[in-house]
Amino acid sequence: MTSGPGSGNLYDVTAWLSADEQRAWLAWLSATELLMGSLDAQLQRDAGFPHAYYAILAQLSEAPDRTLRMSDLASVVNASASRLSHAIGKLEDRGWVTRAQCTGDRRVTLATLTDAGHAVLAEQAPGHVAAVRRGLLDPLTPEQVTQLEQICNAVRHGLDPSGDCRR
Amino acid sequence: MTSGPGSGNLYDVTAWLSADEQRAWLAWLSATELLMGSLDAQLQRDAGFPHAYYAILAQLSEAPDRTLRMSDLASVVNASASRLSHAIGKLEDRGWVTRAQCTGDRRVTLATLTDAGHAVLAEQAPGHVAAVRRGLLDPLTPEQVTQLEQICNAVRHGLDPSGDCRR
DNA sequence: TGCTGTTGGTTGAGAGTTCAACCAACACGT
DNA sequence: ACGTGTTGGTTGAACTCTCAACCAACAGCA
Repeated sequence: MTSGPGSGNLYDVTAWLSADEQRAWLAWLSATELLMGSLDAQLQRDAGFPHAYYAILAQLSEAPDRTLRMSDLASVVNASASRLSHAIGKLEDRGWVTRAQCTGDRRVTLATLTDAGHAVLAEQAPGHVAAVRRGLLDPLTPEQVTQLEQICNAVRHGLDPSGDCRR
Repeated sequence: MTSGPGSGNLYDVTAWLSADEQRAWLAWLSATELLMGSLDAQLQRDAGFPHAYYAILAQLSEAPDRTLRMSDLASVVNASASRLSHAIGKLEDRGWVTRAQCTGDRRVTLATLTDAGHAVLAEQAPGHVAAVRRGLLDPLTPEQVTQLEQICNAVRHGLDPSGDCRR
């Protein structure tokens, strides 16, 4: 709390964040990087694709007919239209997803999980869930799990008041 | 808790995570994606580089002589040696960082923040800190800020028991 | 000196993401 | 029918990151 803008401390933002706030922010930053890094590494190693692709497959697997409109899928996995389009292309190449035109609105593309895609997902799910448990849930007390949910929901609501990003 | 592997619910991992745990995990997932996405977007728009580069510049700015060994810098910003090497290359191209050989151990490369680099950082810091405040701290109560720090430290310790990843 | 293993760092290829530009299909007012 | 605007989605280039291979410099020891 000694310095202001221009005299150093430009990430060590003590001048603009309180000590408590700064510790929380830096802890969040490294915790998210470590956790997402470990989950991505686990999936990449065991399954050969990143976590974002797992999320796509998983959301499709739960949808009616294992099918979702591209735009709906994008909002559920919190991806841009472009990112999703590229990703679905790759998943299509591997035979895990198919694209189809919607008969009603011909602008719409429907993505459907294939049986092969579902099989891959079923194969990878246990290992992935175990990694989530080990990395996030196991180190926390039950009260902390509840606190975490509330904290994250507050953050989500602040950044996405419309609640467009379901899940 | 109705279904096991093979019968659906492969991301909606109700079979392997309790309802509380699943809600916390999904909330964490979308909160981190939204927050990091918004911070990256803010920096990309205002500064033309991603958050990872900001972290590098910021850590260098706080180091003695604005200089750090590549390996130390990598651990502080939680980056792989390769990622850091590529990133420093880009920052060097823009004239914000220079590389130098260490006289003692000639394997070691020292990265130094230039005046131009420091100026860019000083320029971008207020906007970035404001984005962190808006996205993470403002939506939380002071108690939640404390809880968040403890939660993230628990997660960090679980994934990085050695504590190599400082910050 | 010579051999071996380890550490610090770089490189290039491949994969994923972002951004901007683009196109087709709807919706609506004229 | 004709414009105009909007929505849903795709594409290609630029950029970042990851992984594996690689190299140079050190350390230890015969």
